[in-house]
Amino acid sequence: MEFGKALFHLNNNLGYNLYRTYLLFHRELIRALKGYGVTPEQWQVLIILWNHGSVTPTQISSVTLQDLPSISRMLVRMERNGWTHRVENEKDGRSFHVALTDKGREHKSEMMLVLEKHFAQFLKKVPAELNYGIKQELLKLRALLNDYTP
Amino acid sequence: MEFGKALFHLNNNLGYNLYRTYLLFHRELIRALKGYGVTPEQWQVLIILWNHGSVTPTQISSVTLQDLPSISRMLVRMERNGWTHRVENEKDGRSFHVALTDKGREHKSEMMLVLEKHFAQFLKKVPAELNYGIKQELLKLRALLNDYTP
DNA sequence: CATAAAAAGTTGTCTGAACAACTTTTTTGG
DNA sequence: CCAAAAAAGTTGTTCAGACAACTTTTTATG
Repeated sequence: MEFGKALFHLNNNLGYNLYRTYLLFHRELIRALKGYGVTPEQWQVLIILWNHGSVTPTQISSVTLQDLPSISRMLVRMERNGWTHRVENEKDGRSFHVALTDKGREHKSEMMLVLEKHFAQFLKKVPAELNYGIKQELLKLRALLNDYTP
Repeated sequence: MEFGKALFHLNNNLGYNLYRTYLLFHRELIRALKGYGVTPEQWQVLIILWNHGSVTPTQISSVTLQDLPSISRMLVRMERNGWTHRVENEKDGRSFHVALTDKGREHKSEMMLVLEKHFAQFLKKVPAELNYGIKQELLKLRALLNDYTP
């Protein structure tokens, strides 16, 4: 299987590297969370709610950078699975707050532990400076992409 | 909108940074390629075919790290849109080769130009050492993830 | 050589992403 | 105050990803 050439071109491509790394990480997260019936994207929402209390779909969207339609449908699934529920906003009939259910609150520490355990071996292999460096660089890249409208 | 706390926790998370950066990059690629009716994932397949000639679905899968079902369905769409076609493998009845059509071949240089133009402004803002460094680090991270089976 | 195992693809199902179009409610501005 | 604009969500459609289950063909192996 001689892919040297094709791989050279792709490996030299920023987008390819990002995509591939994201894909592997995402897959690992899916496996780690599977026992809970939670996806990586839903996990992000749970983290936001654990740290911040109830928020609106638009706020979730602005933190996760996912678009509102995706959030909207994800919330329906999370409600169906008993993680969150809606709280009406008396001052604005268009909007509502997303809040944790008891189930959502109760699973926090357990899920955190399981996640840490699942990735412990992996993170042990990632040198601290790589871990730190790559986060910093991704942040920079993200900032550039954020206000990029060609 | 006070998200400081939630954002702090998330920004300090490797997966979050990867995901978010990937998302923005992917979105930009979609826009850049839209005029051709090609997705970023299909674009990858085109690059492989341009550089390597015809390949099997399994080979595409191993280079892109996408799973075979995704490749399988993507190829159906690419054929439908006239980019690729199938070439029977006389030695193995299970398999086939994916080859470019005339259309697929002819659009190469034009699409390359358009892509470069679309990202020129962005890449100009990315310092060379950031571009290089992040690719190297993503490669390292990818290697670690690749042989990680907890 | 015959049967079991492996390999190559395909199909089904659920989830998520992008984008356009839409409804409802709120805000603006004359 | 009222009409126009903006904001908040939802719905429809297409594409992609994960994973399990399946078919067909090839390779191993006893």
